Amino acid sequence: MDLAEGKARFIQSWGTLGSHWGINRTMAQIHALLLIAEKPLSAQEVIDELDISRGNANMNIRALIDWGLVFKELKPGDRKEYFVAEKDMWEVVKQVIIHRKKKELEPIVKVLNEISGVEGKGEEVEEFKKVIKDIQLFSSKADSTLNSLIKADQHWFVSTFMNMIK
Amino acid sequence: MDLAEGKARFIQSWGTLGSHWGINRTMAQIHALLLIAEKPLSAQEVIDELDISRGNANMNIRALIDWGLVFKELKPGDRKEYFVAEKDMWEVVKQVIIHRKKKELEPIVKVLNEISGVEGKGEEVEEFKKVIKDIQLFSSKADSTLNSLIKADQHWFVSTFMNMIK
DNA sequence: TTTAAGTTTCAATACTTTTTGAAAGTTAAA
DNA sequence: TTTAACTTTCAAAAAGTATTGAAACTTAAA
Repeated sequence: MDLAEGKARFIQSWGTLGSHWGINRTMAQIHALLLIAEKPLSAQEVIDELDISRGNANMNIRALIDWGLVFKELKPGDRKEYFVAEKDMWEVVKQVIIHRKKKELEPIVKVLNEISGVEGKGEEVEEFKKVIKDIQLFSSKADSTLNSLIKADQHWFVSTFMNMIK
Repeated sequence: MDLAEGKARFIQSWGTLGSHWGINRTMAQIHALLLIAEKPLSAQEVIDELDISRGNANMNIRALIDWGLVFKELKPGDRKEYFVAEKDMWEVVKQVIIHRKKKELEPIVKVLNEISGVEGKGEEVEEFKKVIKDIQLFSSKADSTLNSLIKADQHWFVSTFMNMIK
């Protein structure tokens, strides 16, 4: 396998991975391209490399910047914007956790709080409340755990989890 | 809020949550319905409650069984199959981790192993290999961590993570 | 056997999400 | 100012995913 093929395979796979993580294929591919680029790339270079439209490239670069996975870089004397990827995987994962927690966990916690106040009495209501309470408990634990992870640094993360492996 | 409304809201929200987790909306809604059902439900009851087609119900119930999130239950003297949900959230999360790890992490690890063998010399190749190696390292750590989590029981999980929260 | 209750499959359809491309907007230099 | 390089927006089209419903299949009891 030569370099060009390796790069193409990586971009392709990263795209597939991203689509499982709330990052659409193009967005993940742009991130992959920037990860393995030796220098900051302009929007035009991204468009040419991935063969996508200008609109698509622009939208997804903005989204990546929003997620904190890509940074804008300006070169003196050049009007173009250049882009570089966050290359520290632990930072990447943390950013993804932050976004997904907000989009996924927080809404369900909110709903659980609301419905745990359902009115009425009887076996059926009690049973329902019990199920909801269990899930609520689990969700708030998950939420705290993720908050800790987000605050933690990589060294801490690695050493804690490495201890788990016998 | 009364019981019926609470149940409807829960089913709806669980469906939305699922769709972020590789579980499609209907699949997650069936799981939610079974979670809060006081008794095992037949396919027909699922169809009626959620107002979905027989084919859709069947496909998604099979998928839930496949994922280990729902179990088949047979009543003596009754040809219908009845279904109950796994209600232990920790078990649910573990099953989801197992499936998603297989679908998401393992393919990228495989690709990384392949492309880390790219041929050629020069600055560019070395730089590429370095980036890939970093991601490889991170991925295998993530893989081990998830394996440990899958083997761990809930008590262990909760106590370990609770310690993280100051 | 035959029947009927129940389950599974799958091509067609509906729905959702992503992508395009052209037009509008912005801004630094001439 | 005006120009031109570059960025952003957004409606329409394409691509991808989920759902339906009818037909085929399975199986236990009559």
